[in-house]
Amino acid sequence: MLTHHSFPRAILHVDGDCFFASCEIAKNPKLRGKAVVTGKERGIVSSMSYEAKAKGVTRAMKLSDIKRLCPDVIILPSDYETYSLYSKRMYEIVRRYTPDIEEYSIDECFADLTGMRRPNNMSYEEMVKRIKYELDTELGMTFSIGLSVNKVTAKIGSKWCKPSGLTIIPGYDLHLYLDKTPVGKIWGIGPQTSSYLNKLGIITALDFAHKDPFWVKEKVSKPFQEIHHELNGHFVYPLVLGEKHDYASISKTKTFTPPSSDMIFVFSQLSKNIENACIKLRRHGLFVKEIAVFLKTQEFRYRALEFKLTQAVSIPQEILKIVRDRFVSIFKPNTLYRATGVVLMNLTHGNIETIDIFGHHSLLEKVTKIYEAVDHLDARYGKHTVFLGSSFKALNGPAHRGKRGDSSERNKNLFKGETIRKRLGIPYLGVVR
DNA sequence: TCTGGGGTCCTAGGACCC
DNA sequence: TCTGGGGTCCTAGGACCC
Repeated sequence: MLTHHSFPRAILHVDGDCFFASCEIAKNPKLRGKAVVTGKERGIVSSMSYEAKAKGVTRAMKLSDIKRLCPDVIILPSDYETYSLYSKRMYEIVRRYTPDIEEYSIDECFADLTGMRRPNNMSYEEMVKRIKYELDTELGMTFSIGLSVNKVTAKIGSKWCKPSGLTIIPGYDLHLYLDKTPVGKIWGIGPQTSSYLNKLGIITALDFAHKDPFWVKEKVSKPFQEIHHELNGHFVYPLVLGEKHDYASISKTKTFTPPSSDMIFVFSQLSKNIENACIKLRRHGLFVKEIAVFLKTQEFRYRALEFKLTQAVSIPQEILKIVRDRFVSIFKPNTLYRATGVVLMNLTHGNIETIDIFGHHSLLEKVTKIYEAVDHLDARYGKHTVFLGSSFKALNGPAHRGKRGDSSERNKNLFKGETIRKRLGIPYLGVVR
């Protein structure tokens, strides 16, 4: 009897080294060799060049501290347009060697090279060396690459040697790498599971791989059983090919300092988050039917509010109407809040239905049309050129003080805000400015 | 270890039905 | 009405990733 023998796959993982900072350097070669950090707009480091790392900059660091630590660090705002451009170029280079690409994230991708030796007329090793060479030279930054038999082990490969590494892990050599990898470093195993496994005496990835499948099934849930299988060289996780699929949800959260117990201010924060979420929604041509909002207290307690809409919308007013009515039910007086957030779920491409029983719909349609103009204005003159009266305090409120910027511009906003407050009152809704 | 923001997937438990 | 068993659907929350 013949037993089916599945041949090993050749799975590639590509990882851009400190991608955002590298993109900035590729875009502006004068920055090469300098300590570069991105994330200026958020006040925290989102990416840093190896030169910055060498000077002691770490992820948790505040930008203000960095300035003090090493004044010659160049701090830049994130420029996602540029990063996604480089990201696309990365995918395209890999695509020269195989059509099977998973665009995993802005700075990473997987590729299935299985069966491509003949079409490309070269060995796997030659393929990945060429891919790396083309990525490095054409994009002007370095990439770390792993080639192995599945996604989990390819990830171990790309992490193995950084920056600018190229690690090939054949199935028969897997144990050599797993032995030197702590369980917590495996893709998909986080702090919870890793400390749980540690308590069971499992320290390295190899310890885990060597466990009996029945034991694994008894002790951990499905995702970890799958990881266990991959660590043993099996192919479990398929690559998700093709264009990036649509969002299942869109969320916006914002923490403000200092925390506040001012109801109007907290509501305005929420209002702004809802506005921002809707901007993203419209940018992707989506409509929302289900909404969850929450307030985070200082003790990280949540107070959530969830509801469904009778029809899918893309404008914040429809959401805010409901949130405003129920806000008092989740807002506790004399409580300090540190953040608000909104999650838009149940997203569709569907257009607004044309049924209009109470005349409400035609109004909704009109406001939706107005928002086409609002989006145009924002695109031309910058985000929040037009915003809701209810968001006013969030854009100009106490949390904003001390921020640099043209004071005349602030005064302009303030003046208009005062007018709005008189005219509409906060948290009334309206398109303003 | 935590910060901070934006996502996805899985599981356990409850409600309900047969 | 009780007993027992089973299936489905929904939801809240956990865990993880970048």
